[in-house]
Amino acid sequence: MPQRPLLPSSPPSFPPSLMSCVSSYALHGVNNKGVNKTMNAPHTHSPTVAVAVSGGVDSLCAVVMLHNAGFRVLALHGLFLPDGPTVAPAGLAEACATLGIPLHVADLREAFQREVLNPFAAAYAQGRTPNPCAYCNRAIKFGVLLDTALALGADKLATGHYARLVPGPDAPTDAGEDETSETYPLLAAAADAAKDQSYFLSLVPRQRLSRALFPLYGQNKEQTRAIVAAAGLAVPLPSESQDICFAPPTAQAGISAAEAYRPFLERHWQAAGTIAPGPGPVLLLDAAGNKREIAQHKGLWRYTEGQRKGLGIAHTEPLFVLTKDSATNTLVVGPRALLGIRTCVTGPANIALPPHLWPDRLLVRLRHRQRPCPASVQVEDACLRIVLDEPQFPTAPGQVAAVYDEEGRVLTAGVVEEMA
RNA sequence: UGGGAUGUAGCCAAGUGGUAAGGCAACGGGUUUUGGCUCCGUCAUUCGAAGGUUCGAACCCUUCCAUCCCAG
Repeated sequence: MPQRPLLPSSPPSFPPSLMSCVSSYALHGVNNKGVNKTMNAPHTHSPTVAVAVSGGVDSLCAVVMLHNAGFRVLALHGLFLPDGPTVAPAGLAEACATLGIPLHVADLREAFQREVLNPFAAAYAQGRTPNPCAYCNRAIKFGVLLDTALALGADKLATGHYARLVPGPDAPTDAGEDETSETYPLLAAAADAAKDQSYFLSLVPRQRLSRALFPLYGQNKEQTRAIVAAAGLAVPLPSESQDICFAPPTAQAGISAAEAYRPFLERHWQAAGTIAPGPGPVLLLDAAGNKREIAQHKGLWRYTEGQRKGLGIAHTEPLFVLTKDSATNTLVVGPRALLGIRTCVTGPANIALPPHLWPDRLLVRLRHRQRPCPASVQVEDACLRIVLDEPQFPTAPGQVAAVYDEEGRVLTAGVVEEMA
């Protein structure tokens, strides 16, 4: 399959120039007269940037960079987890105090429950495989958290995401002079392809991104750590927790990190009175198209398309989940050769750029860290119909399909409904 | 009840006298702001059982046990 790097492979030299940060589109608009007028910002020369801070090194780096660049910065920590702490991490307040910037704490637990946790559990109960990070970015970080930032008087909300904002081809060429038109940026992949998080941000509407700032867009993790260290700050939450944030692995019970979401779901369903889907047959599909029952599954929600580990079926070769049939409560498994998908259809898409402005050659990402693969995409009733040039490892209903151009810009994205 | 065949790890399976391959599964770890994929590591002092031959046996001999097939 054609291999074309989405982005330059070599990261920018260290240390990243703050000038480039300021002059890039990532910060473009902060000094835009029109935007400030819209926002009624009192000091047009000193825009205020709120930074969403978790306590991790990335968001802290964003604070440092913007602070060093001379912006008025306020730190904003959102409380998300229903059973989590009700105050910001201790070290975070300390770090903000060191820099002399205010720290606000927003209690967003109710919204997080409503917009992320409940849909997450509901999707699994339906046999889907949701992407909570994508929903969180759309509804929480660039939803209610952004609203909170604006209400606090900020012009922008910066986060520690590794993603880029670039002017879209449909943007007015001289937005600064045109006070009536808003300049909506396009989301694009970060410079460091290994850390790029544009996939998780691809459902955020473009209007919302016009208030976003991603200072880390051009650097890698090493540089991020170095910047924070150079500022003399200790990272409040040093561990790089990469799993589902609301379903941490339980130290006891031998639950591995990867399986932590299952106990979470069981607790959630029990509390909600939902009956978890039960056991059923596992059918083995062979190359000849024959099916035969070879095992029992423990509930379809425990499996996802393309899954290998955890099937517990000893066979002459590795078996993967091919399809899940909720109607018959059947799991179909088979050898790797039978896995590929060629098409998928999404629900209503977040269309960043009108389809008539799309280039001929499109690339699609069906999962985080996948090299975008060539495909053709059609918009039908605001939904995406994606036909891949080459068969790809399957995604799953509930996952995000993001469409890029060759420059790494996100043109549109949607949640997968069907695939074949 | 005769005749034939087969018994190697949880499953499949190589190995016919020289000191137990490999695959699957499982478990542990790496990677990762989702699930999944992927990568690395661990996993039979022992070859259905008991005797015998041999310097040496999963391999040869004897008996027993178990399973499968064909007859009846």
